[in-house]
Amino acid sequence: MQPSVEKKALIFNALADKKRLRILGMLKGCERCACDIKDDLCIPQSSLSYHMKILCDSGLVNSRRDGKWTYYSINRSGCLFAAGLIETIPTVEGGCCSDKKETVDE
Amino acid sequence: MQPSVEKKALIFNALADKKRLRILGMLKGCERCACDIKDDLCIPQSSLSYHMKILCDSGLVNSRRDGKWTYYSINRSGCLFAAGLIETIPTVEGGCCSDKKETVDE
DNA sequence: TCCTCACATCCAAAAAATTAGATATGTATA
DNA sequence: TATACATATCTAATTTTTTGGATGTGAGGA
Repeated sequence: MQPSVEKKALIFNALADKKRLRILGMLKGCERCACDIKDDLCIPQSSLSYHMKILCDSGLVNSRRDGKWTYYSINRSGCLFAAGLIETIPTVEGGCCSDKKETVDE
Repeated sequence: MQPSVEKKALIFNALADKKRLRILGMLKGCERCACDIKDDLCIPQSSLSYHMKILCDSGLVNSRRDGKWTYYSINRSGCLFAAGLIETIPTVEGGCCSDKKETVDE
C-alpha cells in the first residue's frame, strides 16, 4: 500500500534542500558525528541540528547517541523505500482515470 | 556522472508538495489537460499553472500544447532518473571519507 | 476583426521554511 | 558537585514558497 501524500511530502522535502543533499553526500558509506558535519558545512550548530532532525524524521538517516556525541548514517532501507515511491509514480496500480491506455514516453 | 545538488534539489523539491503529489497521482497512466486537473484539485487556475511549471521544470512531467489546451503527462524517464538519484544515496562511487567500511543498516 | 476560451505570467499578500543566537538537556570528567 | 562539552530545543528575524486576483498571450470561432 502506498503511504499518504503527507508522508511522501515529508520524505521528498527532506531531499529538497541543498544543505541536506550535501549532508547525505557526506554520509555516503560512513557514519559521522554532528560536529564533524557542522565543521565541513560551516554552519551554526543549531542549523545543523535542524537539518538532521528533518533527515531523521524522513527515515532517510539514522542517528545513534554515543556518550556526548550523536552519530548519523544513511538508512539504506529508507532510501530504497523513497526510490520505490518515485519508481511507482508512472505506474497504475488500481486502474485510474477510466481505463485509458498508459501514456507513451515522449 | 551525478548532477549538481542544485539540479537534485530542483527535482526533489517538485515532489515535496502535497498538491504536486496529488497531480502526479492524477497523471498516472493518462494524459490530462490543465483545466481537468484544476477542477479535480479545486484550486485557482494561476495556482495550477504555478505547480505545473515546477513539475515540468523538474523533468518529471511533460507538457504538450494542442490548440487552446495544454496536456500534461508523466515523464517516465524523468521519474526513473529521479529514482536512480535516491538509489545512489547510500553508494560510494569514488571512495569517500578515508576508505572506511560502508555502514550496516540499523 | 472581434470575441471568447485556455493557459501563462505578474504581483502583492500570506504562509511556510530557514537561520542563528540564546537557552536547555544530558554526558563525561575533575 | 562543579565544570566543560556536544547536541537539542526555543525564539524571533529573515528568506523562500505559495496563493489568488489581475493581466497578457495565443488559438479558434462568429
